[in-house]
Amino acid sequence: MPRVGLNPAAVVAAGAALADEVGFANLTMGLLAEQVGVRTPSLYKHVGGQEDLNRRIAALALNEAADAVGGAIQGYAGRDALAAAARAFRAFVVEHPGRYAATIGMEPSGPDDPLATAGERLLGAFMAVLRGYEIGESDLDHALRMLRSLWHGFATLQAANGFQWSADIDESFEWLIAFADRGLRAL
Amino acid sequence: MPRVGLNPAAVVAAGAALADEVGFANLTMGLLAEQVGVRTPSLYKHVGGQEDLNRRIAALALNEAADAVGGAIQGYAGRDALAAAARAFRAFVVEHPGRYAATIGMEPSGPDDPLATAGERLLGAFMAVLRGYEIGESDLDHALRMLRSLWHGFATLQAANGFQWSADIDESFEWLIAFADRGLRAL
DNA sequence: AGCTTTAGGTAATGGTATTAGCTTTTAGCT
DNA sequence: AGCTAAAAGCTAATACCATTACCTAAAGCT
Repeated sequence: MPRVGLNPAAVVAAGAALADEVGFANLTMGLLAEQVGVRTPSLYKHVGGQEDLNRRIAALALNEAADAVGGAIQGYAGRDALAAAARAFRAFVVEHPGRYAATIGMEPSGPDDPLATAGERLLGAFMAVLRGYEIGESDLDHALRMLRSLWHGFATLQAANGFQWSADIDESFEWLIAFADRGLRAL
Repeated sequence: MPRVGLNPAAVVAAGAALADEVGFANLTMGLLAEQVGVRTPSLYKHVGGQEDLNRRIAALALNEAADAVGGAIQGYAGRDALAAAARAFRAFVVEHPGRYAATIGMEPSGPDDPLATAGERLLGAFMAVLRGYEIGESDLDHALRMLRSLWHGFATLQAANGFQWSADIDESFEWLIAFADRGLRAL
């Protein structure tokens, strides 16, 4: 039995990649084991089980999304930053639907859960966008939730093929960016 | 063995209620069978299986949501209609988190899938709201997608407890309604 | 070299969905 | 009313999945 040389990070990365490929709902321990060249029970040497694997994939996805959004807005402010953040976020969800699906409905178990940290990083990136607008303190939290709802809603609907008459999705997204920008500037 | 007198609609309704109670992820054929007072395999006389059950629950949820939103906007127009629709939609999701969760990521198999019809009904209710604003033809589809993304995103994030610092969610929602209203009027 | 740790394997358990085939109730027809 | 056939329910069996217990051998350390 030659050793494969796995570690938790490699297992989680392979799980995320597999989720993107076959869909998060179809990600199974057996399939992942086969993918990394090992028998199913051996995975338990690296992750606690399916639930733990899912949480780690979700945390990975949120961190990657935060990196993508945070990187995209570097050097931009105002509407440019908003557009860059929105596009980066949507691109991430479209390119990695499986791992992003892992984040839906996953709530952090505690304040030092890596999942919570990753989520806060993503929120921080969106918050940085809002700093480019002149928004009163009392509106900041609401505006942040608005952005999050809007991008999350659009991305998940698109990922689920929710827009049936599917023409012009890109155009709709750019329209959304302009709409949010006008609204934020009007505050 | 006294007959229970089940039928597909009753099974689906019980499944939706059970999903609301225990969470969609925990909805199992065995649990549903126990709930309706029958052994598990008997359910297959009424629904095709778990996948079919899930789709029917999703279609039921979308139809109910469409009824709720459509009913709420009767007699209102403009901002009042927008607020009524948004509140009705969110109330439905909050009161029926399990069955609404069934709709997430569920894509219609074809144009005459009952799921597609139900989705179109819900879209129609939102479209009725938009008719209360003076929106150019070219903006209508984009605006519809914006509303859908916004409410869907907010509802799913709240249902998933996605807003961790969870104070003032109601206030944020009212803020969102005002934000959308201002933006739509500015078109 | 010898020892300890650990990644990997096999075997077994429990839970789940699903199918096959049987039995009995019920509805429909005469 | 009585007969018949469809349908609703059941038990038994199968397959798959996650998980645990326990064993084996590879790798690292002294």
